[in-house]
Amino acid sequence: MVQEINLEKFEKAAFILKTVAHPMRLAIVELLNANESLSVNEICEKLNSEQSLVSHHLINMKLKGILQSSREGQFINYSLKLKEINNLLDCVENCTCHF
Amino acid sequence: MVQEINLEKFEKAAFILKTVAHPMRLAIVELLNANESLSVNEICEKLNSEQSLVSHHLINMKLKGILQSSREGQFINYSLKLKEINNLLDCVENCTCHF
DNA sequence: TTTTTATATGAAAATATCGTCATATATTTG
DNA sequence: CAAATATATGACGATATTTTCATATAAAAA
Repeated sequence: MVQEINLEKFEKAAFILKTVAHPMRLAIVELLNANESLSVNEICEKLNSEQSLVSHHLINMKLKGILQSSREGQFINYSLKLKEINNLLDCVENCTCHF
Repeated sequence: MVQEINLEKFEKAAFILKTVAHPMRLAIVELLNANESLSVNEICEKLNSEQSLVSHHLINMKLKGILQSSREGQFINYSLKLKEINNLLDCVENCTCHF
């Protein structure tokens, strides 16, 4: 009799991981870890990337509960909402250095 | 003068995360964390999934350095190669419980 | 109020991932 | 050797993700 595993248990975790598992999105998380809050353009400049692409990623992560945003005049400032996501980065770094 | 961030730095991390960011692959990692080593069929049974699909995922993770395998007669036993990957699971769990 | 700046949005193309199926290979057993 | 069991493989369709481009919206400045 085999002890079965319920895949559903892992769907939420995979969801979070998938959201973050992208170079630009990881970079954004790291930026927002170091900076408390940044406007879209500041992020674009630091990442040296197109505004539209950055926006898509920001909105994606916001939608999924990882970031939050607030308007300040013409600017929209993004910040980390799910702070725990940082531990994740450390873990990954820990993993990757064994490659 | 903006301090730029190099996306390449994050490609390796995203690579690892992407590999693991899937319900079945997460489940496999957890199984192999609890079990030291399992044959393909054992994994299939525990996950209640098709052999072919499980094999694809196993080989994928092996290719990317997360798992390793060794033949023992007719069986092929898979085990965790990148043990640090477990911390990742804990981190994610920590993240997901804030949802 | 026109122009400029900052950001979002939506469609479409390019690309990648996932699951399935049929089949191949390797090992063991009869 | 033939059959059975365990695993891998490759192609294909379905689906999802990523990027780009053109454009919309909203606030600020001229």
